Amino acid sequence: MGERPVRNPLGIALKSNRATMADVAKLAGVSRQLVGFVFQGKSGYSPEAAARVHKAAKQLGYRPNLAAQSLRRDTTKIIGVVFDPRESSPLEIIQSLYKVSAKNGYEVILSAIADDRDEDEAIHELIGYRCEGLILIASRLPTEKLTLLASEIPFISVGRQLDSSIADSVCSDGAKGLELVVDCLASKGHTDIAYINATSMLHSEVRLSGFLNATLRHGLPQQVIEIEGDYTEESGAIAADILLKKDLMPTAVACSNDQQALGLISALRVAGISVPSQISVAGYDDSRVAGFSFLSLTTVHQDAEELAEMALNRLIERISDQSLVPSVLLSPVSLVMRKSVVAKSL
Amino acid sequence: MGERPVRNPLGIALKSNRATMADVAKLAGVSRQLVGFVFQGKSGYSPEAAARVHKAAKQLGYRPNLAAQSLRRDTTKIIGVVFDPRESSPLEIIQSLYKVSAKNGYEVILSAIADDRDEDEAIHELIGYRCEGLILIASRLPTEKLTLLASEIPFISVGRQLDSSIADSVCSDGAKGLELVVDCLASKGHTDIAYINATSMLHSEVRLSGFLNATLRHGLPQQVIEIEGDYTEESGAIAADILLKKDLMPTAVACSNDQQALGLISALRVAGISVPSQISVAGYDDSRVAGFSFLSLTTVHQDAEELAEMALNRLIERISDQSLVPSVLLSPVSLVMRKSVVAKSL
DNA sequence: ACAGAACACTAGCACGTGCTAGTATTTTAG
DNA sequence: CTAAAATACTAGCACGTGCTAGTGTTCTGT
Repeated sequence: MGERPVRNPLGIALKSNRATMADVAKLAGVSRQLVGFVFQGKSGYSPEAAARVHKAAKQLGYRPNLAAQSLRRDTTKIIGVVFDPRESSPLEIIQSLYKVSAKNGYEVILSAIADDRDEDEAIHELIGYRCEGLILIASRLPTEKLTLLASEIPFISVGRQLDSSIADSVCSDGAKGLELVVDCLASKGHTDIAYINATSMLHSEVRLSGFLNATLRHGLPQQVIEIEGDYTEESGAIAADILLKKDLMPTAVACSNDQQALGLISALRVAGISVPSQISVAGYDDSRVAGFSFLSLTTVHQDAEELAEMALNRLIERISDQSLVPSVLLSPVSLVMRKSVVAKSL
Repeated sequence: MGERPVRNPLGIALKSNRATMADVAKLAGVSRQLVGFVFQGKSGYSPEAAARVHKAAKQLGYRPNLAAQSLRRDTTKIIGVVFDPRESSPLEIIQSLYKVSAKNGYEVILSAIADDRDEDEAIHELIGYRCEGLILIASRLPTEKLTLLASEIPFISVGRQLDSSIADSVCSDGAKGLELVVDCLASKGHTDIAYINATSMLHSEVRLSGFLNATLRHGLPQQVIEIEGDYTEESGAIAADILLKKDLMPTAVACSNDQQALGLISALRVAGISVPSQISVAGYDDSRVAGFSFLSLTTVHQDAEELAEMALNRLIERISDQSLVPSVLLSPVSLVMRKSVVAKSL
């Protein structure tokens, strides 16, 4: 049952004998086309026929062949997502992307970057599946390659802000986020506030500008700790070392992201500095770590679902009208107050 | 150029005008079949023809349509991978899976679990792509569903040990790992060792048995802290609370995994307990966090690449011979000594 | 010089599905 | 009561590729 003729000269049945529409149709006693209509939710068949089709499909364990669908359809309805599993922030966005895509009738195919698999390769795989558009999460591709890619396929950069001469990008409003942080710290009486700037990160400039704006507005000194590293726990630990060597430590520190804050706080605690009683620390991202009871990090919240929604909606717009002028979209941010920031002790 | 007739009655060109083999063939002045041979690396053409094909393909930006390939091939050469981006351990395995798959001529398709997308759905998508086999990372499916799935498609469970009446599984040798940890702690003079057992995790029993074996062997008291939670930082923090309430704290603690150890250590430090000078802590997984300078966690190392290789090799075996008797594979483990474990202070 | 093999290529069907265009049968409208 | 319209289906091509079976042309060995 369910067997199909095998053309293989060796007589070995290579093809999996998974049921096709034709098998379902045969069992249900209808034409293959009707099975297709039923599965596409179109009209043009009786409830009885539909019931028989569903029953037969269930009995045979039928699943539509997505490759065949994508091949035949005028539009594949597939969005490709490139991400780096070594980074934690993309993961929350992926969650939301599935949700938002389903709502818009799109399928998602993920393509990860790995040690011996660069972004180019990940992208080419997705193009191989004839994705209608790509979402590049925290892309590190040089701008020239992005420009080239934009001429080949619609895409949007998430988390990395691009010059609008290149392509669409969405990220959280980093400048605004850091202004919120500084406002909060200032309102708690802090006047000696340091910002940890990891220069090798792509949106470091935007966040730095927010810090500088806010401190200027409050008439505070602008103390920036430059780190060559990236947004990892380790760079936070390095920043802690620098702080510890100072004669006078700031009373509050704004970090570039939550992971950095975790590293900073942990390293300070190892050195015997208590957070928050001796020094207040704020993060950025409101990632999973921020909620940990032992951190309870005051941080800038970016709604992953809203970010995903903005990205996908814009991408869908672009797919239907490739002549759109690229733009930078900023998703709104808010401050989540937790326990890592307290009023300055006198 | 590159345009193809559009059958759409509205006259809207829905199909992307991405080049096909036929386009390449036309430009190169050869037949479509020859283009196929060239791309499949088969013999049967002259170097000159191949050069023209490659040139034309590059000029047109040709990429093979993976959907068409998968549809037409007798064997799709696709392995499906189900993972939960909310967990950190799968991510290192995914990295390795790409590498190992490529070596064996398989394509990988990822399918993530999300809030409103359960494991069933993730699996069905992969079946839709006609994967030849599945790799379920840290699956939480009930055993009945797994048994049913095994009759439908070859798969292997990674990180969750299954009864060999169900299906293949690979995980690190958890019992051995904890024996290594206890041996190490005992050799440093620790006699009062606690194990944090997160009961809701799937392989907790195996690791616990290793702890019990080793402590028995060393003639040590068997102090197990039962936590209802999972292997997260938060459950480590909960364990820390329990420890802190004790009259006499153990001098060493073995955790179920690194994340838990991070939570435990952080919570202890907040409470003013110094790690490792007052209490030694060991983890499990040798994940990214273990190497952080402020943790420097002694932990059990599982080679993600070896795990991936074992899983894929076994899966490929099963694909070619579905009658294999399921087995449990244990990947070797080793202890990575860092600074979170020190000799017991007198 | 001639058969056979090796080479360089082309023809045409098939994979499983979506789409448009049909064909009966039943229902509705005037 | 007849024509038109709606319903419930079926027929057949097409998507881009892989595979087997060809067809000519050039090389080999005797």
